[in-house]
Amino acid sequence: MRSETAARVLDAAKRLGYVVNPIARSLKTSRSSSIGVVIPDLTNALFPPIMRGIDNVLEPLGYIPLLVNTDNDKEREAKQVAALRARQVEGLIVGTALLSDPGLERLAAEGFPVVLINRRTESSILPTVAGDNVAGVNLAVDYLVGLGHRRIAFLAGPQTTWTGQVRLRAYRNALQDHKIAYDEALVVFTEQFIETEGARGTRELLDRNVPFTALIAGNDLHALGCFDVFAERGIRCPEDVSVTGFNDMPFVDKLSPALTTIHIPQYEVGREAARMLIERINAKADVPAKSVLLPVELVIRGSAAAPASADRNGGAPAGRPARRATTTAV
Amino acid sequence: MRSETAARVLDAAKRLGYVVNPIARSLKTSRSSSIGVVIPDLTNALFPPIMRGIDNVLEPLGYIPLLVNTDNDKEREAKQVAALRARQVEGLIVGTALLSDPGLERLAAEGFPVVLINRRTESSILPTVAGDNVAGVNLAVDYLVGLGHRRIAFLAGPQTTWTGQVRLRAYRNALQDHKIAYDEALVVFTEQFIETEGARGTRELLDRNVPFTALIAGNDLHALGCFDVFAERGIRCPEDVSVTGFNDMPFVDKLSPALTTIHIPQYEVGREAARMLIERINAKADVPAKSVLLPVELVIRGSAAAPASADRNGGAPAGRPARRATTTAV
DNA sequence: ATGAAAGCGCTAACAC
DNA sequence: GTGTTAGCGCTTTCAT
Repeated sequence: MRSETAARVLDAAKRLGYVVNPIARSLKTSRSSSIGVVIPDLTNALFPPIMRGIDNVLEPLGYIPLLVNTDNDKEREAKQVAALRARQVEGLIVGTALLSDPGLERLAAEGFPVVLINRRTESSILPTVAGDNVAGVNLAVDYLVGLGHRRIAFLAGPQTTWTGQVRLRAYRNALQDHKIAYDEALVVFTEQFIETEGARGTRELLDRNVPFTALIAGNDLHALGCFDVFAERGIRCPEDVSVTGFNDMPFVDKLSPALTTIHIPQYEVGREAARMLIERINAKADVPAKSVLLPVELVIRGSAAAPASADRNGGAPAGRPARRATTTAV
Repeated sequence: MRSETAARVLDAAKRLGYVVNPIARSLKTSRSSSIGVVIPDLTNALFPPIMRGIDNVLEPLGYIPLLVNTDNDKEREAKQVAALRARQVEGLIVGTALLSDPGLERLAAEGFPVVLINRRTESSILPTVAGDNVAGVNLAVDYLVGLGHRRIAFLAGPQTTWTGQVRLRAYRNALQDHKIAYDEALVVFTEQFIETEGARGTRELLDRNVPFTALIAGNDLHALGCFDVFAERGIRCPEDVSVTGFNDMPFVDKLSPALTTIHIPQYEVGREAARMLIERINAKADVPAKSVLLPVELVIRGSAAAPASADRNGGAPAGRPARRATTTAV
């Protein structure tokens, strides 16, 4: 065909509003240009930025994410994954919290592209992207110890989640680095990463009547629960006890005191997960299941200060503009 | 075919792991079992609950929502809508803020199912679901007046948005109902529904040096901006000025003072929009474009109290558990 | 280089 | 009722 004719055809096509039918294309190519995103609950403030990160890399490539919520229900998850596969998604990004997941592992073993966010499973068939939890806990412990704290309590997240487990282990190790003995009277376990569990845990800790001057909350929601209980019992933060969180959710800078916490780059987590998935989708041969840890930051705000009894004072007074300390992850 | 044979076939199918290919089905039926959801930004706390509401009604029907973010960019929106249509979505739920949208109106006029959330366009071709903004403003004004306020300022949202316009009009009317003269020195316009614009507006208002004892913020984010400026200038809330918000975003109950605001049932907005869309998709003939307003609630927390000068005192002291006042919408 | 045609997996229409 | 077939719109292979 002469190029001039070609131009005229293209022109006519545009004028008549022709658009390719991706359905027909999919049928022929058995590619769908869509990927499945499986999360517990979009309403959890962690996930919107992750979703946007995913979308940000997928969109320019012509992929569209299909989002499903599982509400942490194992059965629902299986059903949703099946529905996604039926729609011929080319890969899956999974952000649910289960520690092991035979269904997903089987999928991955069959060569179906899957990447996990914010967790790792026991077997390492599945590639992962997450914030560097160990570095985050270290940042928090170092900071607190630097402020003069020695009795640092820990609100452990659910041990059925990878995040819960890894943060607890990091806490033990970090104490050890500072030659502080691990005292199990200072750690309390929670069932879920939610505010009420943070409150329950804090009450339990307080009721043990063992002294402590600082508290590392399992995440920001737990910290919210701490604040509730402190208000209940007339405990002042940071004067009586310092608190740090995890995640740096929106608006935790608006609390009183503003929450000192570990910032996790959720948007980047989403981007990286999407990139990784695309790489796997495009790969001819099997790609080894690498796992990437993104650097986290300590965001210093008002909820931690030197303990009343401390000699040296390095505390950040409430209301001071946030400073940031960074670690670069492995 | 004998039913026994049929059973054997079904059995074999299951054993072989047969699943229908929805792509092929779509190609044949030109139905996709998917609908498009167009929002400015998932990261805006308004939208996750709306999304879940949509998902909640769509999922049992076998529909899947395809979500796109426009970042309020007109061009991007057009592109995204085109992409969605190319994917053969059977309908569109649109939550962007533009006051008129010829593209969408054309679509709707052609009989393509579209429903708008949280806004209405000038022409009424498009069906809508939103919270009852007028009732919400009335609730706020009535409450403030009941507390003894007469000089009630208003942070008007962008007048390029339906929400911004309708709330301003409602404010004027509500004042009139209370025989309070409308004073344009007490209203300031903002460019966007974001915190910094709330701050800018509040500064502008304060700099006018006209006295006021209460301030109705355009939405919760604006209220956050107010609080920032109050902190800057040593103004106490609610002692010096009362503030109310709009939306009842997550965590505004954690602010100091906890924000008194109008609760909008976003989850229900999503559900209702999805129901409406499905109804239109299934309709043989044209369905008239009704618009439904969902009831809102005044959530009384700590950011509004009686003015210092007031005779009667009906103020809610900070920290008191929230009470709710409801209106049923039209 | 250009064009023709087969076929992806399904559904609906039709003939039996 | 039961079975057969055309064709949805695209891509890709194959013949020209």
